Amino acid sequence: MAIGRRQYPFDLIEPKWQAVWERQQTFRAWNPGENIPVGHPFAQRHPEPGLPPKYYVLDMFPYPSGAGLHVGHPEGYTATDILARYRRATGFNVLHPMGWDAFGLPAEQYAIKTGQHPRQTTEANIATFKRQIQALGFSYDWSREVDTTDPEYFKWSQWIFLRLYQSWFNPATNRAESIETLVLPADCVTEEQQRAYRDARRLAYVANAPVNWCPELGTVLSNEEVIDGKSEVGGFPVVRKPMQQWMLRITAYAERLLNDLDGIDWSHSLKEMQRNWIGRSEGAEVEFRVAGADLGITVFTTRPDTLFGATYMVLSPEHRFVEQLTTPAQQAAVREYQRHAAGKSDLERTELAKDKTGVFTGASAVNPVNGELIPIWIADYVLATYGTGAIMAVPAHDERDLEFARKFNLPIRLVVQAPGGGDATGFVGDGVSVNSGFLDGLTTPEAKKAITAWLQEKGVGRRTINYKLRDWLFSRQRYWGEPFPIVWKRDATGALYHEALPDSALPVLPPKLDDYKPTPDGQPPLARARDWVAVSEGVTRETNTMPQWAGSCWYYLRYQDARNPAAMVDPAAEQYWMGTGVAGATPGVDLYVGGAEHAVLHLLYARFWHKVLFDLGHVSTCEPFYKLVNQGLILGEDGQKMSKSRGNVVNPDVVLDAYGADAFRLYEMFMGPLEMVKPWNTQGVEGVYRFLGRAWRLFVDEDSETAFEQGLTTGTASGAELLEQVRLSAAIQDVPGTPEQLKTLHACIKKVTEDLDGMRFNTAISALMVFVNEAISWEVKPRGILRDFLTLLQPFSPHLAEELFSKLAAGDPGSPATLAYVPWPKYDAARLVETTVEIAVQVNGKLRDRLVVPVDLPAAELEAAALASDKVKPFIEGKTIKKIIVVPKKLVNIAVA
RNA sequence: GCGCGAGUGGUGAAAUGGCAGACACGCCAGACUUAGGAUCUGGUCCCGUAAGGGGUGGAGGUUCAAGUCCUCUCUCGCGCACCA
Repeated sequence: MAIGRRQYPFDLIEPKWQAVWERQQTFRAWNPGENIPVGHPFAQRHPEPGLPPKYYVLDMFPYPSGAGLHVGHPEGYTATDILARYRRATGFNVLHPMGWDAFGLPAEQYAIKTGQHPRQTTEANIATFKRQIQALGFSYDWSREVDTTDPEYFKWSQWIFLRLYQSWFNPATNRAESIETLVLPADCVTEEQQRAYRDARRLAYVANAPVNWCPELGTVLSNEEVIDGKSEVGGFPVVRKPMQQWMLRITAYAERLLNDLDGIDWSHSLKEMQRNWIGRSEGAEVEFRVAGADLGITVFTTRPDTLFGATYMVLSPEHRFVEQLTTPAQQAAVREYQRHAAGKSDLERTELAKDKTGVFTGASAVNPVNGELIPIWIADYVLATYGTGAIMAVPAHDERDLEFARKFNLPIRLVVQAPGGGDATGFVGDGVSVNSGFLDGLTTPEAKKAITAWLQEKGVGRRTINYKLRDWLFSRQRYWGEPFPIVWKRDATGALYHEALPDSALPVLPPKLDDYKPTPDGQPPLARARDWVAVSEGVTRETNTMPQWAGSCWYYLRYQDARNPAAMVDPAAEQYWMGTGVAGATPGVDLYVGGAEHAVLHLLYARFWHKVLFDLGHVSTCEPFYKLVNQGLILGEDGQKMSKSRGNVVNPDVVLDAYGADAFRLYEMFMGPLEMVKPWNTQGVEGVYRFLGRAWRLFVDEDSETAFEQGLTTGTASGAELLEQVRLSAAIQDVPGTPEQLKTLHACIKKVTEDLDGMRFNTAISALMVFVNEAISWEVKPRGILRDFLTLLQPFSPHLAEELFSKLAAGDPGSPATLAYVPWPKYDAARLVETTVEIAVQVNGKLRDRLVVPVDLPAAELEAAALASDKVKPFIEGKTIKKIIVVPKKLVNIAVA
C-alpha cells in the first residue's frame, strides 16, 4: 500500500458487517400482510401490528456493462443509501431496491463478434456489478432484485405492451380505455374495415413512416436516440428511411405529461427540459386552397395575426401533395430537390442549415383572408414531422422566412408595427397589426383572437395546439430485447394483419440463434429462427424486439412485489408503497435519484406508461416519481469528463482497497452538493479517511490496538478474532455528559438531521467532523453521547459505526444486534442555549469590535456597550450618529454621518 | 440563436439579507520518533511590521447592512436547436 499506515482495520470490519447484514436479512422491506419474523430487528423496532409509514427511495438501476462500476454510479447510490438508513432510524418502512437494466446493445454486439450468447455476457456483468455494489455496504433489499432480461420479469413488460395494444385514448374522457369501448362508425361493416379502424387507434400501432435507420447498428432508433444526426450509442450516421414499425401513442398524453409536471417535486431545469421536449405551442391551422386544383393545404402557425403578410407558402419536400401540385415545367427541378433532400441525413440537414435552399413548384395558393395568389415552394427548412409539414411564410416577421425570401427575391410585407417604431422587418415580437384589413390597430394578442374567430367562422381554420413530441418508435431490429407478443396473419383479401397473443402465452421467449446478425436481406436477427417465427400455417411471429427503455419503464413497480408470479404487482403492495389512501404519505416514489442523461428519455417514457397503467386501473397514482434529483457528474482528477481515452477513469475497486467502503462513501458525499458537477480528488479521500481513523481512535483503547496490530503481523490468530480483542478506551464511562459535551452532541444532532432532510450531505459530514474534533480531547467520554454519535454516523459509514456500536454495547444483553433500527436521536433545544453570545459591532457596516455579552442583555444596554467600546470610539468620535441598528444576539451597527 | 444552471482562497467548498471563507485538501512551522508519506499542536484570503486597508467574475442600484435582493454585462457548463 502506498499510503502508509492503515488508519483502522476497515478490511476486517467491512466484510464482517456485510456478512452480518446478509445473514440477518437486516434490510428486508416488508409488504402489507407479510409475516415478519419476531427476531428481526424491524419487528423489534415496530412491535405494534400493521406497518409504519413507507419511504420508497429509488436509484436509477444500471446497465451492467463489461467495464464494471464507475465512481459515478455510487454517488447517487450512496446518497439514497444514507437517506434509506436515516429513514429506517426515524421509523419508516423503507423500500430501497436495486436491479439490472440488462437488455442492450453491447452484449449483442459481443455476441455477434464471438458467438457467445448475450445471456452469458449479461450474467457475468451482473455478477461483477453486484459484487462491486455489495462491497459498498448499501442497504438494498436484495430479495427484490430485478433483471429486465429475466423471463419472469419481461413477461410483465410484454404484458404491459398488450395493455397498450388493447387500449385507445378517448379524447372525450382524456384517458386510455379498452379498445372494446371504441364505437365503430356505421360505415365500418366488414371485419377488415373494423380491424383497420381499431388498429389505427390503438396506443400501440403499426405505422409505415420515415424512421431513423442506423446502418451501422442495423436498427432503427427513436428520435430521442438520435443526437445531431448520429446514433446516441456509438455515434454512427443515421438516415431517414420509410419502414413499417411499432409505435406507441405517447402524443395522446402530451397535455397530461405537461400539466402533471406541476404537481411533482422535480428541479426546475428538469421540468423545463421535459416541457421543451413536449414542445407545446398554441396557434392556428389555416387552410389555403391551391389555385386551379381541388386541393387544400393546411398550415400550422403560431402567428395567425400575420396572415395578411404571407407572401408565399412552403411545403416540406416530403409533403404528400408536392407531386400533385407541381407544374410540368417545374417537375424536374422539384424531383431533383426531393431526391437531394431525401439523401441527406439529419446531420447534413442541420449542418447546411445556414444556407437556405428550396425550389418553386409552379403552383400558387389562395390566401383565404384576401384572395391573393401566393407561390408555393418546397424547402427542407420546413420539417415534414412538425405541424402539418407546411407553412405560410411571413418573411417580414419570421427570421427563417426572411432569410429565404431574401435569397429567392420573394416579397416582404410588413404587417406588425414594433412598439418602439422604426423598421419592423424581421420583428418577431408582439406589436400592433398594420396593412391587415380588419385587424389593423389591434395588438398582437387581440389580432390573434380576431383572426382565429374569423377563420373559424369561414370554416378555413381553427385554433389548435401543436406539440413537438412525436409518437414513440417502439421496435428495434435486435436480438437482445423483449420479443413482441404479436403474430401476423392474412385476412380474406390476403392482406397481412397483426393480432395479440393471449396473456397465457407470456412470456414470449427469444429463440436460440447461432448467428445474431440481421439477415442478409435486412430482416431482424429473430427472422433467422424460422421454426420460431412460423407459429402455424399462415401465422408468423413479429420479429422486431422492444427497445431497452421497455424494461426500465416500470421496474419501480416490480420492486414493490418482485416475486409475484400472478401479477405485475399486487394492488395492496402497490397502494402501500405508492402512498395511496394514506394521509401524509408521498404519492409515488418518495425519492428517485439518477443521472441527468435520462431527463427526457427514460423519465418521459416511464411517466407515459405509468399514466396508461393508471387509466386502466393497474396503478393508483397518476405520476410515478414524486421527488426526483439528478446527481452531478464526477469528473476526473484533471477536471475533464472521465473516459478511457483520457486515462482519467477512477476505478472504485482501487479506492476501496486503499481506504475502504466507508471512506469511499463519505468522500463521495463530502465532495460537494449532490447535484453539482465536481472533480475527483484522491487526496480528498484521505481527508475523510483520516476522519474515520480519528473516530476509531475516539473509541478504542490505544494499548489494545497496538496489541492488535502486532497480532496481525505475527499471524497467530485470525484477523477477525484479533478484532474482537480490541478494547474500548477507558475514557468511555457511564456518566452523564457535561453541559458543554451535551451542547456539542445536540448541535451535531440538529445539524445532521436538518442537513439530511435537505439532502446537504457535505455539510452534515462536516458537522460529524466537528463533533469528533471536539470529543477527541475529552478526558471522560460519556457512553451515551458516543452512542448517539454512532447513530448519526451510521447512515454515512455504516460498517465502522456498527463495529464501534457493538463494542460499546458489549456486555449489555438488551442492546440491539444492529444499529440499523436504533432510533434517530432528537436534539434538545434546551441543550443548545448559550449563556453568553458574541456580538459584532459595526460602524457603517464595517466590523470594529466583538463583544461577549449575556444572551438576554436588553437592546438598550447592548447599544450602550457598543458605544462604549474602545475600538469603536475612534470611528464615531466627532461624528453624528444617524441611526443604531441592534439585532439581538447578532450585531450592533452604528450608522454615522 | 433560445432555455436552464453556475462563477467565492492555491484546491473541493461553507454562509435564514447580519462577523465571508465553516469543514476538508494542500502548504508552512513545531512536537513525538531510529524513521515518517503515521499521529498530535499551531498557522494559512490578499496588501501591510503594525494600525489599518482591500476582497465573493465585472458595472450600477436597493438597504443601517448584499456572496445573498434588483438591473445591465462577461465567462463557463448543461440542454434544445430551421419546431413555423
